[in-house]
Amino acid sequence: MAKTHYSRFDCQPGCSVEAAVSLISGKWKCVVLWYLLEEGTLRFNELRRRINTITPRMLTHQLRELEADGLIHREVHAQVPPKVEYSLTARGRELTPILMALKAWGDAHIDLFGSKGTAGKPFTTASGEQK
Amino acid sequence: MAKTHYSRFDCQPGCSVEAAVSLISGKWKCVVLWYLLEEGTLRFNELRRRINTITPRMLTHQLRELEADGLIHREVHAQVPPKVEYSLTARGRELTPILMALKAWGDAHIDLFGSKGTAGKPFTTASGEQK
DNA sequence: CTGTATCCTGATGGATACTG
DNA sequence: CAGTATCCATCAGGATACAG
Repeated sequence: MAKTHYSRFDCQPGCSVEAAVSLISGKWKCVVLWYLLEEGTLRFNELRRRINTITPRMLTHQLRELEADGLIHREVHAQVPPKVEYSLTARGRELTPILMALKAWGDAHIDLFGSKGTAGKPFTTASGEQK
Repeated sequence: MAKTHYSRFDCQPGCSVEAAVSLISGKWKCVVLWYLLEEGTLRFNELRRRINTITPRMLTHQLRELEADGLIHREVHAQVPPKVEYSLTARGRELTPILMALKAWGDAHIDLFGSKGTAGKPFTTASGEQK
């Protein structure tokens, strides 16, 4: 059951914080979570096209970890051609305040990162997302 | 100034989120931030004793990264023996809501991590911390 | 007291090509 | 369409010893 790849937490103050951080600290995880939060359900190649610089290997890998950590749901439709849909679990959706807080902080201090405007998308609180 | 070790953010949705995450995703960073948030100012060995399984090399490393990212302040007192004090910057203190949100989520879903109770310290909102 | 210097291992992330 | 298979570079993190 979802043993996290991140090996150990020493259960000091900040333990559960580190545990939570470790679940979203993969290279593409935030982006994936963000898209799923915004768009609800996406197929493998839909995600791939949206991220576009990600390799299939990495996308698979990140998706599998997110799934193992109980943050996303993977639904395979038995048909030809294959159809696999990804969506957030309830647990994953509960990350929303964290992602928002992170984005708020990141946007406020974006100067630290060498002027990379984030440009568009202020995150529309995902249309009909609050199940 | 403060070029982050994490090489690149593709500035897609989730970009600033990833940027923010990368600043706190070091192995001991959350713990360090947490202690500084709780206790205000700590010396090198005070942090070391509190974390206790951390090696001096790692502590130095994490502290330097946090400093480079503008989250903590390092104050050297020119005296013998040396005295170096670490504290949060305003920017670092602004991480509080994030850390709290992460802890809340982590505590709520702690079962995912293989039953590690977090035990004590529910984080007392740091005694006199709100400068 | 507050660190550095070396050396080392495993995990992370990526390029490229191939498959049911 | 939705992935696997290989191979490879880099880096985060740690053990141990030493230093100003």
